Amino acid sequence: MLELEMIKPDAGQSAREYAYQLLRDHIIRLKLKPGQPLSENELAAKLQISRTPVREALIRLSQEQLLEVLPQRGTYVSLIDLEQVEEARFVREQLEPAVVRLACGRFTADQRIQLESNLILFEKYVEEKDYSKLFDLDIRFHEILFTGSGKERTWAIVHSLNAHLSRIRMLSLASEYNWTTIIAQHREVVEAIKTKDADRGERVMREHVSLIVLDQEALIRAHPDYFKNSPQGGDT
Amino acid sequence: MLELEMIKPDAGQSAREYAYQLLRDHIIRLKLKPGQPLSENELAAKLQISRTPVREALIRLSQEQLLEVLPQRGTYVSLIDLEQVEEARFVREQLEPAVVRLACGRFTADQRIQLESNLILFEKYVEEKDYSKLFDLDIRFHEILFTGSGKERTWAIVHSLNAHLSRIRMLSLASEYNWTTIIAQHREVVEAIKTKDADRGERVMREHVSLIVLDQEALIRAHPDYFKNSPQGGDT
DNA sequence: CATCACACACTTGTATACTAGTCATACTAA
DNA sequence: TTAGTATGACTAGTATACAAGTGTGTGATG
Repeated sequence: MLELEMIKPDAGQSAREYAYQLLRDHIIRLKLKPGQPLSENELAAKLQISRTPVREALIRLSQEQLLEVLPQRGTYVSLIDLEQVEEARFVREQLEPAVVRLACGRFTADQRIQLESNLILFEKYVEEKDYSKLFDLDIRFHEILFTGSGKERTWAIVHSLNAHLSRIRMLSLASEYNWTTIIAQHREVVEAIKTKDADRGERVMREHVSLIVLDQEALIRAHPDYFKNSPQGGDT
Repeated sequence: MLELEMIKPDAGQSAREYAYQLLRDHIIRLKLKPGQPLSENELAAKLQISRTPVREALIRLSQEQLLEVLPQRGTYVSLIDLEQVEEARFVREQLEPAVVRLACGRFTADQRIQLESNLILFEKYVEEKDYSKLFDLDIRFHEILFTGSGKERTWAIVHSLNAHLSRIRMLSLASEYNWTTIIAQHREVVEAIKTKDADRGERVMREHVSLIVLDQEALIRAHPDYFKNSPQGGDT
């Protein structure tokens, strides 16, 4: 019943971390469906580790709102919560332009090169239509901006919030995504950083983040049982 | 050796939640010193619960960067990390003004009353010099702004970040705090919300957040062993 | 046929036993 | 004396056993 794409744990990685990474990835990529029940015992058996590390991974995921743990009843993959999605967008809308502003002031040549090589890869995978890689590169672009500006912990927050956005993005057909617009905006951000034009960088990033939200109505219609508070998709 | 102010667990509260709340409170209030080693066994004995819930609480606290867990070596209360403090301030600087802007647009009469009664209590405790209550009320004021604007999850982020700021505030003598300025700013924020003057609200809140940072140099000199990367305070 | 009660098969929460790694200390040997 | 090594007392990580609560299905009973 429960199907997991098994991946060998990295060497030196704890069982807890292994379970966490694997489950998070499955949830974000919708290999585990919103609302789907999970069992600590079943997971432990599938991953061939004991309940303890599985359980610790589940607790962490529930803190990140990717799971809902109901004591003595069960654990479920969280339904997609549009409130949560909106708040993630809101937070990014505030943080990302501010970070770009910082980056305009302090990015070194090395750091700019990191961004530019990201752009080059981006163009390559757009041609190859490798949407999975594009998702990763998109995330990586923003990560470079944060870490390069000395805001590693802030990035951790944004990264965690992204989990909820990711599921929506995953739902929409990847091809719907206007990668051309995204890459153009990324390029303009890099341009702004190069010329140390903080105002421009901030403005472009603000526009960029606003693109996160796509046609949610259509997605809900297509997958009503994946969403919280939607007519068909009960609260499980 | 290890001293904890025991508090009875709330009814219906899980052992894990009990341990988490108690330890978090102790860390924030500096009853557990930065750098101090903790032992899962010892904590379990003191709290009269088993290692499992203690351990799960410790994991959560380490995710919030309040603890550092070194496998097979030990668990330590995190040293105060000024980078972390600065990032907390940075994030609040972006989020809080934006939330006030929202509040100016959508706060109801009821919600304004909540803010005003907060102000009244504030004035009362300023007179009584009850600094502990003032800390709580200050936090509560900001919480009202976030939750009233429908940003509960964003508040959860800010609240978590506050843990690091709190330790610094706790270090400084409470009386040093310029509560008069704080209350004046709070009052002006409420005024802005009343008159729906979003620009003013945003501006005041920005000034307000910038006050978070106080004279860190003096604090480091007084407690070098509490800080990360300070000459005396080793990385333990 | 409907309804209530109870047993049972689950669930997660907690306790405990065991594993494996770290570090300091004391002892041995050069 | 000193360097090297074994030993033992810690640590956190993992496995497993048990407790306590939930929901469902079944069967007796009206």
